[in-house]
Amino acid sequence: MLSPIRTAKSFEPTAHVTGLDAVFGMPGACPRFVRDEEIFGEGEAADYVYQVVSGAVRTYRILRDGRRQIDEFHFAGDHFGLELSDLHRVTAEAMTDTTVRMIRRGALSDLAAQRGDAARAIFRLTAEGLQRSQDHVLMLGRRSACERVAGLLLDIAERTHAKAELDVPMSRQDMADYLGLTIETVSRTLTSLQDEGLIALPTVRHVVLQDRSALERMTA
Amino acid sequence: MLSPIRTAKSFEPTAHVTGLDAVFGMPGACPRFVRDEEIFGEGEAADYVYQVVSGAVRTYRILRDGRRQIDEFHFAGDHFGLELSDLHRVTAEAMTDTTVRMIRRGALSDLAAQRGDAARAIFRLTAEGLQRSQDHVLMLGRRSACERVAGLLLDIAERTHAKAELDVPMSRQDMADYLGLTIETVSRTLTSLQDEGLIALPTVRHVVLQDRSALERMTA
DNA sequence: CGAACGCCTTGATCCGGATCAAACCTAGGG
DNA sequence: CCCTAGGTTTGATCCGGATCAAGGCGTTCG
Repeated sequence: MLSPIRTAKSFEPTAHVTGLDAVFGMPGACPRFVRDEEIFGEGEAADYVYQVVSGAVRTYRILRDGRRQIDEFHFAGDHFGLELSDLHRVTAEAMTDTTVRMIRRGALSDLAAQRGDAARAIFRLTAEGLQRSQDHVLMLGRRSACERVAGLLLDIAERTHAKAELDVPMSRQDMADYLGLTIETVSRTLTSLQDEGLIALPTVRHVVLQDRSALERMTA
Repeated sequence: MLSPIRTAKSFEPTAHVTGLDAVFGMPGACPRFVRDEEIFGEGEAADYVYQVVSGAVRTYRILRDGRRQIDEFHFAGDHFGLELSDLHRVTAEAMTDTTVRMIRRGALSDLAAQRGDAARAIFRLTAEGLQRSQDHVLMLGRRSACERVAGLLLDIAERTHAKAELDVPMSRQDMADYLGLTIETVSRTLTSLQDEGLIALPTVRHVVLQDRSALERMTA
């Protein structure tokens, strides 16, 4: 179930510029979610499309037996929740305290019908998601644990515009469920990257990229 | 490099109906490719979008060290080669003798600009690809070898409209590179499914689904 | 018809990552 | 400030699938 919209706060200007900014920029609800709060659930009506204003979001699916696969992490400026069908195929949760913008799906398709640039923007959004998903497939299908962890760190750095020091908004379990690994393997891999001097781990949720080119080399 | 267009044969009416049929149905080149022939290569200009008329196509990427990940299999009616950027991100090859229809990317975007239904059809195509890719992620991230193979067989059956007996157009290596496994594991898994009576393997490229519901149960 | 190549299956062994099990932080709450 | 609980790290062991290595087909071509 969709969590109730709590407050219509002004949003921080952290989001990327996209072709949909005209829409998402319109006055409207800017709900906030606390850490681990559900934004929407798998199987619910997909009435809205979302954009992260601040914070970070995970979208995931769960198998019958409880195995979880995180589909994607979404950072400030990223869109999520756009579906082909009327139902959400994944669950979305805030990873940290998060603010999002929402637009009615109907409004979006009206806009797409009226304006070619909006239609193109929607295509771009979807195609970007597809590219990311294809990269994810390559990662899960043909990369070792170490390559996956390195790839994730670089990806987070890029998408949060971090330089060397980065804030990791997700738990080890989140990383594991994104990378198709276990928490133990993620943890061990991080410490071994630290032992090799490629990264430093000042705290659990902070990583310093000490040898970025070595990490990039692993990303093959 | 794009293989030369060989013959403009009439196409077989095997393709699905989609919103782009008006476009793809227009008179135009219908090139044929023999088994294992390249249709386009990674990094080439993405000037065309394709639709499989008959046969089957694989799209894949290769890592520096030669590891290959098959991104997707495409069957009659399926579209492929639509890119966000100007360059193909994957290589496409015919898995069997294959006929495809082609449309210029420019023509497609012109059409999308003029007609809302065409824009919607392009969105649908991309979003379907995204859904398939997300399912692929779930498969690679959180499923066992046995579940992956069962899932692939059911997927092929569905997409080729096969009932119980199906034609597998791909080699064991193709299956392995799609499923993130090795040929040995694929082979062993198929024989163990056969030993359990879930499938029969009259020949290497033919599979009979003998207990479809049991296979579906594995797909969790 | 027979040879030979390419794919597939099967067997033996190995290893990366999973699982099981403690200990160890560290942020919150009293 | 200490206590507690969850998340994290680390250790020991296990196992599913990879790797290494032969054999079996079909299939094509001489």
